[in-house]
Amino acid sequence: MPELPEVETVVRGIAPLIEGRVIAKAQVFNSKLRIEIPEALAKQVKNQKIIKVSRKAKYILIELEEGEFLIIHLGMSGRLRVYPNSENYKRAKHDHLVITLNDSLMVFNDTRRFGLVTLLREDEFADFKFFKKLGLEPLSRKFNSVQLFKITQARNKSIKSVIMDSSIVVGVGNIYASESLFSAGIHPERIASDLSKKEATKLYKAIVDTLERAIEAGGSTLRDYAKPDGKAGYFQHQFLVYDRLDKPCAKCSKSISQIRQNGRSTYFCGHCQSFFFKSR
DNA sequence: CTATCCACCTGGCGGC
DNA sequence: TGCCGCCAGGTGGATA
Repeated sequence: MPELPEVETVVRGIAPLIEGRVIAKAQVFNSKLRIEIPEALAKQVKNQKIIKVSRKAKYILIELEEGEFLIIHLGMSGRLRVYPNSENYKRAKHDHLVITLNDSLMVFNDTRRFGLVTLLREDEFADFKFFKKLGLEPLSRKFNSVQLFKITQARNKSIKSVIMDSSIVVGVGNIYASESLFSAGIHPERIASDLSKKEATKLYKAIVDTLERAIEAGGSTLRDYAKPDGKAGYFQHQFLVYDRLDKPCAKCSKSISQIRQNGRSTYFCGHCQSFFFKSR
């Protein structure tokens, strides 16, 4: 999916276009996503003004005037696109939800249907299964080098799986995990509890820096993902290791390696990311 | 607690 | 051209 930078890009992209607008109509064309879109959703959002768009982990929250939140998760292949002029929209394959805002339109398209759309009141957040185990927001104050060191100290599993664990820290997916570990010079298979304080600090900085640079670039566009205006993000051009098997490392020009961890591809430089402890 | 595998689903790509 | 297996920004759940 869209990881944190892509979701943040979507939020920033749609906010100025839909905040303050009124939902004239909502149409559900296929409710069978990761969880079923509630049958009553279309009727419930109708005629409500959109107050604010925000992000929680990889979830997009669209606050409505009557206190409900339209919750959208993009899964692996979800897109949220706004057409400022609804005349320019023609329904396409996998357009599951279309929200009409008078003259403009917002469309949720999701090829693989791993995404999710639902409607919650704020008092229902705590009971919502997918919100229950969310860890720290990586771009918040609560996530810092002291915390990350505390976390790594307590985990006897690979550092990559730790930073990708959404119950620990949210938003770091498969791309940004590889990229952050490369930037920090840490081998993805290192056991988290073996990291030194210095390494944890370096990793903390690398994660924040990587996510922030990716947001600045409008996220990464590989296949399905696109910004709400339909244009591609640019961060994929700045990948240092992800999807760069056998290509030269930007630092040492040796070949980038690919391994599989927990069923996911991991890319790294075997030279720059030493498996062994280094205090530097 | 951890690793592993599975499920959900569609489609693009490379190989034969 | 066609079919087959593998792969893909996620993530909860079952199992050992």
